[in-house]
Amino acid sequence: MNNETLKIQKNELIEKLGVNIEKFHNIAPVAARIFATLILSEKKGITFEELVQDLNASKSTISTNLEHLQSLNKISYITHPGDRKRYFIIHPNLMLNIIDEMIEKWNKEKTIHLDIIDYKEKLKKNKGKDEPDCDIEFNKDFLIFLEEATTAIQKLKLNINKKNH
Amino acid sequence: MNNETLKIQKNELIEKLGVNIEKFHNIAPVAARIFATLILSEKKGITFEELVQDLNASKSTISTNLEHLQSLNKISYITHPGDRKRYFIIHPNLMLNIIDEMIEKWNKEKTIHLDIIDYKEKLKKNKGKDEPDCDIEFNKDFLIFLEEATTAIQKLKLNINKKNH
DNA sequence: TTATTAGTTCGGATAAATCAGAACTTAAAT
DNA sequence: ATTTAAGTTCTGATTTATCCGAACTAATAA
Repeated sequence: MNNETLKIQKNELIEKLGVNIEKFHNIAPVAARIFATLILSEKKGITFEELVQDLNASKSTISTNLEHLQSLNKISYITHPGDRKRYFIIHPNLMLNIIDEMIEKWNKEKTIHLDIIDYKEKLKKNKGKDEPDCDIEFNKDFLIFLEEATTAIQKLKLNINKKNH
Repeated sequence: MNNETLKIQKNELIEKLGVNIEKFHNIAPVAARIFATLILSEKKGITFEELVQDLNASKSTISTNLEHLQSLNKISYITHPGDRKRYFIIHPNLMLNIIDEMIEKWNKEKTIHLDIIDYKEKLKKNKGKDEPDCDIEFNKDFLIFLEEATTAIQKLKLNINKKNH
């Protein structure tokens, strides 16, 4: 197991991880490669310049995508006194952030389904019984699903918080 | 509360739901509108022709997107004897399918993180202790997160299955 | 004060996704 | 046998996403 073999294995992993991250986090290819590089990093933080060279991308692309990843709370950076460079790392709270994202997504979905149920109930009152059935049960079930999914993931969040403190 | 008001409210809801679904399920605008229309539907199934008219889209677009939504197990259709039309409905197992999708996604992510841990451990053995630290803990934590998230959602799936049988 | 480092911002080129139109198919009705 | 109904498939136009290059900025170093 020499260094060459390891380097090849690393590049294969970055590619594999990158493809997966594109879909998982729904981000652009270069953003996914940056994220994968940080996850696979052996060091505490990767610099802007290293990313430009490793990923064979332009400075502007790296800059834009680093900005994007930071705005999504996927990554952050640290600095060292007397060193102007930024050392990019995956966000220390990445797992919690992913969970929060999921909860937020589900909450939005919940409010919309409440609106739908409201609409369908109005419709039911307005129309006679001979009207084609308006399947309100699906929405109620979906709402319960979303609530249970949220509860389950909230529990997970609590456990993670417990471990960290 | 007359029919006009309800029609306006319905169109607003389809728009609101549609925007949300685009992001939630990561599908194209027209696909999301079809999905929203089926969810809001008062009837047991919407026909191809109704979708073409309601959504002001071409037959080819509706055809392609119906095909796509079916391949994703988001929708399905029913037929009535002596009636050539297909009546499209949201997939009866939509909730379970969404859960399965999440589990599959997380499982893929898990195998990759196992590969990463494997790679990092090889790296550790290969290099001396003076090398910059290789943060293997993150990957292990992430793996635990994914396993716990899967377990939580699996439990949810079991509950839904119980209710249905 | 000028050069260098470490980026950012803007405009546009290229690639990918989305949708429409027209021609086609297949089954049923006349 | 021909027409109609209910779609499908293929090609191409339009829109949107992604990325690059060049010019710029702000801080430090020489």
